[in-house]
Amino acid sequence: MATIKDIAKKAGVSASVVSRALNNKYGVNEKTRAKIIQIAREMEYYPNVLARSLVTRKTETIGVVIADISEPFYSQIIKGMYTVADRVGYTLLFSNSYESLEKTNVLHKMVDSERVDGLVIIGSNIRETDFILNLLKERIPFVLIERNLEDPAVNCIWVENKEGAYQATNYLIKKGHTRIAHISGTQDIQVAIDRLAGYKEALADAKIPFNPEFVRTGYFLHEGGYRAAKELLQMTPRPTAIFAGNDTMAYGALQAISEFGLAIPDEIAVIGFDDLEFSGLTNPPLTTIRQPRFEMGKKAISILLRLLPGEEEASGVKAVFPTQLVVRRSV
Amino acid sequence: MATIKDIAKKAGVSASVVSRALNNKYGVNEKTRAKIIQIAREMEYYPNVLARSLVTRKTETIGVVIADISEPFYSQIIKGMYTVADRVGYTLLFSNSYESLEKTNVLHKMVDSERVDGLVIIGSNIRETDFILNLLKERIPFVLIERNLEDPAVNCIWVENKEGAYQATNYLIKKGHTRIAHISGTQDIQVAIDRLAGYKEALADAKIPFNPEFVRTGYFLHEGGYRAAKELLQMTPRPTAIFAGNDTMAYGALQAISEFGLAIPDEIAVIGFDDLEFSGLTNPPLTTIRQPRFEMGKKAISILLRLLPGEEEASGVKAVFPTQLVVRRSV
DNA sequence: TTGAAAGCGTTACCAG
DNA sequence: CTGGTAACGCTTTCAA
Repeated sequence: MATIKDIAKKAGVSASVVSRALNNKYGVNEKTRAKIIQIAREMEYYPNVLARSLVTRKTETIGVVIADISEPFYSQIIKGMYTVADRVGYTLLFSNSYESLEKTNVLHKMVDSERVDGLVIIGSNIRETDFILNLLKERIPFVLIERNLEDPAVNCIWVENKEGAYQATNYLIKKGHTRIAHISGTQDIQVAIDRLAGYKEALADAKIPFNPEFVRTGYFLHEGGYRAAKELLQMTPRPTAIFAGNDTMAYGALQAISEFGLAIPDEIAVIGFDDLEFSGLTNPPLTTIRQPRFEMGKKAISILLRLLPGEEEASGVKAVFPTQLVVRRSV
Repeated sequence: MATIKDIAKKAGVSASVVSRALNNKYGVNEKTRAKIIQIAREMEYYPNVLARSLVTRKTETIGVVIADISEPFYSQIIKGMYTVADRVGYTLLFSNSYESLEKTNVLHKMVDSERVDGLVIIGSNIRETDFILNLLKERIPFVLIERNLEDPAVNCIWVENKEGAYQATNYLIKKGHTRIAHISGTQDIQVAIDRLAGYKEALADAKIPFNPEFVRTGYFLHEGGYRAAKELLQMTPRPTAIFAGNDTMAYGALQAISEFGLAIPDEIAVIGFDDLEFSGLTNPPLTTIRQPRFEMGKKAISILLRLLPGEEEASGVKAVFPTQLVVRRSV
């Protein structure tokens, strides 16, 4: 592996000149620079990023903290993040937190060990608020996705969950449904709380009494949605429509309903939330609320990139994306 | 950020002793060691991995080269890789090659710049063979997934594609089908070639004449499967069964068939390959050939970990996994 | 425009 | 068992 010294020797100059030449800095004779660049190419020189980062204190790497990188929900967010990061030569480093942020040593592994310049945190739950606020104190640049923290200094990206849920429920109401159930996510996640709130509000606005029995938790999981739907189907009178808090749970509901032998949407309607890639392929294709995940991913990196120079931003960016009703055939 | 020197000063010893103490090396008085560890904890010391890697020449990071990290096919492989890597404290660094390996600067970005100790390469195509063989010359530890290179020195992990395809086709034959079509992947990928071969062999063994018209390329894409199926459906006589080269294309075929108004499996049967998470949820649930993707991911990292100490392995590991027929309701 | 020297934080070698 | 010194490859500062 060729180093800067090798090039310096061959070019008959000092290492400092080589460094400046290769980094397009001022104060290098154009001829010398050209010669150095030429030699570097010949020797197939690539800078050792470790050595560079050690002195510059910048890694050009962004840490991404995520519950589970293999969840289909995240795929478009990830793609969006790469789109922006690749363009500016930044690297993304993932940390699957699986359980909670506290338990994982993400901070030490990524930040304290100086591997990343900043963090994107996706989908934290409300018990992790202290952890996040602490990041602020430590002056670590970071942005949150799927979360809106009150603190004005925190950069947040999220969708209008309450409005989207309202939209979904209202669509069901417009279609004539009054016995509308909701399969919710775990209530320690802001997103789940907001969607439940939107559901309730739509009901209230339509003067449909809220029936707590019609709300079941599906933990944002396929299996959970399946089980919740099963319970719902056994009630009398049973709901004629289900608003699932995300598509994954809606898939489970679809499955439960089909096993139960009911026709969708004639006997029972289902609407989801997210619009995963697969939702156009379910049986029947799932009507749902789309979130612009790709755009959210792009936005996260854009914001972070602006933060990285280190100048304290007076206040954080709050980027709220609108949701969109995607009509298919399950309602 | 506390450094080793800060600790040394506080403990009244030299930096070298601190380093040894913290790395559990021999030659440190137990009392001194305990004291140092205590102080390190108090000061919330975390080693700067860049500085460490610079001298040890090891990053404890594995580069993963993959076409598109957000493809659902890869999710379980990735999860498997993390399972093993996390256990030993290794980091995974992804590079989406999107197009071809040559075009991407993966080698320079990851290897030449000394960011990774080794590479896992997933799903390369046959035009990239030279590139891969070159890795061998450069003595870069690497393992291939979804590829079987003849060269005995290359570590390869793959499934029995030909056998799996044979199994799929044969299952169709057993069910009484004789007009069996195949939607294949692009033929510059070994996997696609092997599956086509398995299909042909099953046909031959059953003395069913091979009809080239019954083979269409779907490029391993959903849209491609959809289009290929449409063409197939317009033939007379049309096939009574389709073996899709992967599940994604099978989804497209399912969609095309349902739009065409044919009943599955009564009027036309469909079988896929891969067994993606979603395949139990299609309409009807997709009969397919499972590959143990999670296990393959685990295996890749295990092999690489054994390679990393640097001792030349006499010969590469060839890990072939069996496929398994998953019977659902599309056949 | 150039170069010598210092330094980033760590580990490794060698003497004591 | 301990500590001083050099080294990893690079950037940066300061003088020439």
